[in-house]
Amino acid sequence: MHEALTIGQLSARSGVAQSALRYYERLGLIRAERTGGNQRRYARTELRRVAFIRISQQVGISLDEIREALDSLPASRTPTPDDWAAVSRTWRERLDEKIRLLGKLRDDLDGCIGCGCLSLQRCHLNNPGDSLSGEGPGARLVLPRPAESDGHVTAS
Amino acid sequence: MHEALTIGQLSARSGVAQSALRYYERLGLIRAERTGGNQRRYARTELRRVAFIRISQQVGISLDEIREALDSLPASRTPTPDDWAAVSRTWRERLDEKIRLLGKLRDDLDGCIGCGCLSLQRCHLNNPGDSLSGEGPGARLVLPRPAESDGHVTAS
DNA sequence: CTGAAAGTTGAAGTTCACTTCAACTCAAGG
DNA sequence: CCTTGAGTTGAAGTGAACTTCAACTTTCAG
Repeated sequence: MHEALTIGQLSARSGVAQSALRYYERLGLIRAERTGGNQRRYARTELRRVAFIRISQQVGISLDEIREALDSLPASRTPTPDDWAAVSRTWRERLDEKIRLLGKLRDDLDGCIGCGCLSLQRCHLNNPGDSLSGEGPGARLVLPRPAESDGHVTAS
Repeated sequence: MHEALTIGQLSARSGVAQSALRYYERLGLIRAERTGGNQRRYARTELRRVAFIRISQQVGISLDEIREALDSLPASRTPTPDDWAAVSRTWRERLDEKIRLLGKLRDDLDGCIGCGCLSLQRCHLNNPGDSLSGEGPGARLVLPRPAESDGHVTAS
């Protein structure tokens, strides 16, 4: 009972529902050995993966992208701290970007509250990042591109 | 043609798909007059609403919550800048909170990259906000509760 | 007046991230 | 051995936020 965790234990220790863990497995985000009776037994290192998954979701990254990132971990050996650090660093950039964006949004919103606009015609909140400089007549607003799924993370 | 916008015009000027605008209307987020032939005609002020909606989504607020906020605008008269400012101010708080949270996440992630942990046992990234101080044995991790939809905003 | 472009509707489909369910099987204490 | 709790599966359901479709109807420039 030292190395392998049951799904119940992994769920309890990770705070992630069993159904979600099975779902992650189906998506190839985590792996599990099986007992003779076909029950899942998780290596302790899977805890780390689950942690990474949830943290990444908080940053607003989709499971699909998370899977890609996890795929970049060495498959053969157990990932070292350095391996994890490498993966996390790219997340860090996204986090920075996200924070920067929210900060801008806040400042813009402040400006709009100040000027009472939100008028779309002039407020740069409606034209974020100046990315729509010349897109035909009339102002475009708010969301230039499809958007990013911001995670579904109601971490209250 | 000075006051009323067709759905095509509102869509073009707001960058929001027509189907999305109709959807917003169904949810009670925006309103439209109708022509004799039953076509929608939007008052210019609706542009402001749409802007507010998209901005709010970026902050990670659900359409349902946005609707509630919009409901707090005066129904009878056209909302003044002050009305908008009042609504925006509560958003500003959420923004601040969100930025604070992401900042913490980043710092935690930095710490974890530094120490190579993500080990769930000791890293406080796994125990965000210290909210799980005493929840049985073993560490809990990452996400205390289900999650918020941070906007699925595929505005193409 | 006419034809094309723009608009209307309800119903159904889509994606993401899960959860729920039913019907079983396994594991382990008494 | 037996019961009970934990685990298994595939299929279907959920909710948010839209999009797509088909079958029409309006609007408006020429």
